[in-house]
This record gives sequence, C-alpha cells and structure tokens, in this order.
Amino acid sequence: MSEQKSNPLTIGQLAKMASVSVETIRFYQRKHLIPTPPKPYGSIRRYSLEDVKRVRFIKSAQKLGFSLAEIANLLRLEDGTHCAEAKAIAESKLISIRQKIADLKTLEKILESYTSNCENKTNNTPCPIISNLFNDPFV
Amino acid sequence: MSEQKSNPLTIGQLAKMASVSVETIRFYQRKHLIPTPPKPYGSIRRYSLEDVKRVRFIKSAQKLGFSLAEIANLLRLEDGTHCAEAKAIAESKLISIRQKIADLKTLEKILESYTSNCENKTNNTPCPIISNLFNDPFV
DNA sequence: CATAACCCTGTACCTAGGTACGGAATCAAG
DNA sequence: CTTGATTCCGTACCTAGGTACAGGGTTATG
Repeated sequence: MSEQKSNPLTIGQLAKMASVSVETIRFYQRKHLIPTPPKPYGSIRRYSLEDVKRVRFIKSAQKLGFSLAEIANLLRLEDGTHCAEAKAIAESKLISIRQKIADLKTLEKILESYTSNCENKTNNTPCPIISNLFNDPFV
Repeated sequence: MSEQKSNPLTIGQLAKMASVSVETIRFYQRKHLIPTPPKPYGSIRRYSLEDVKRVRFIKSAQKLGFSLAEIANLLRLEDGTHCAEAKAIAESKLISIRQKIADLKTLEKILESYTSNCENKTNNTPCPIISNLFNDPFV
C-alpha cells in the first residue's frame, strides 16, 4: 500500500511526454538505451520523469547526428563526472561533421558545373549532365 | 558461327572492369538498373563495354549523392535528348545538398559551443556536454 | 461487472544497398 | 576427360532505426 510517487507513469504516458511512440520506447529498452523497470507481480511497469529526460536526451543527440551506438556511450557518462570522455566523443563527431560538410561542398561544385553546362548547350548536342556522368571524370 | 564482338565479356570481367563485385552486378540487374542480356541456350550471359560504362555511371552518380532510385531516373534519360529533365533532377539534388550543408553547419555550431564550455568548467561541476543534452535546448 | 483502452511479449516487417551462400550448370586448361 | 574456376539462380542475411502486428493480461470507466 505504500505510494510509488517516484514512478508514476505508464509506458504510454512516458512515450507521449517524450514525443515518441510506445514501440520506440520498447525498442530503446531492447537496445539498453533506457532501463526496463521491474514489473510488479501481476501488474504493469511504471516509469519516472527521469526516464522522460533520458528519452529526450536520446532524441536531442540524434538531432546532433549521433548514432544510437554513440548515444549509448554518452549515456554511460550520465553522471557528468567524465567530462573528458564526453568531450572526446563530441570532438570526434565534430570532425566527422566537418568532413561531411567538405564532401558535400565538393559535390555541390561538381553538380553546379554540370548543370551550368546545360546553359551553353546547343541544340542536338547530348545532355552535359548525362555525358559527364557517363564519361566518369571523378572516379 | 558469326562472331559476337559486341558482347565479349563474362559477368566476372564486367564486374572487374567496373570495380564492383559480381553480386553487385546481379543486384543492379534485379533492380533493373542494368539490363540482363539474353542467355544463349545452354550457355552463359555476355556483356558489352556499354555495360561497363553503365555500371560506372551508377557508381559516379552515387558518389554525387544520388540514390539508386534517382539514378534509375537518370538512366532513363540515357540517350541525352532529355536535357531539361536531367537538369531538373540535378538541380533538386543540388538544393537538397545545400540544405544538408546548412543543417550540418548548425550542428557544428551547437557542438562547438557545447565542447567549448568544457574549457571554462570548474572542478566538480557537471559536464556541460551531458547537461546540455539532458536539458534539451533545441528540441 | 462489462467493456474499452491500454500494456506485455515475441516476432515479423520495412528501407537502402548491398553481401553471402548452396547446389547445379558451364567453361577453360591441361 | 578431368579438374578447378566461373556462372546461374534463388534465397537468406546484414546494418540502422525503427514500425506493426497477434494474442494474451491488466486497468480504468460507467
């Protein structure tokens, strides 16, 4: 009969508060990204506001480009006492983000040059985009 | 007994010349990205140098960020007479590339600010990266 | 107490872009 | 003619990040 004030939420309420689906909660449990609270005999599992924060953490980190595997590593640092490790993870992510930006800029330049050749194209010459790709200048 | 000069290659030679695996050739055939030449009775399929160019085209376009579905559309324009359509496909890809660059730059700024807060962190304060993510400033 | 709404567990399915494999047929070399 | 390498065909498997059931049990509402 003692009140369980610390774990008041059903999985549906947790999902709604964290703006994900119930299935996503269960998926994260299977991946050990969030704990699976004990199930009282003949009853259902209950969740806390800490769990809501944890799911939101996952969604925030995903928006920053972290994979679930990387997020699992960050969550192991949850107590905040391993700042150097967290920083190392964030900085390697920063490096890969910068690399992606550079790669995309290269692609942008190539595509720009292909499409601009369409302008000075005269009638009955082949399409520069297609012929550039077929003639394979950057493999 | 007429010579089949136009289709001299086995699938293994095609794969090697296009720098992909035999399995990848078959996968592209299943996806109708490249044709499956007829199989002479009791013999094996033969491929041409045109097929090599076509596979290389696919690989080049992939490096430019096109999906196989988009590449299938480009390949339908292979004769080079549909320049306007090819240009439209390339330009919409250019727009999505620019959007990705912008998104990544936003992430870069956020991550930079998180990691730089680690510098001015005093002992026994929680890690700014973790606490920023837990406190969810950009959901 | 009836009934709807929700929860639990396990499993299957989805996209994208392939990779891997088993068993039979064919080809190339000696 | 034998042996080893390729080819063929169908099917299964892989990663990532979920989504979608089916067939139960539980809970909340009137």
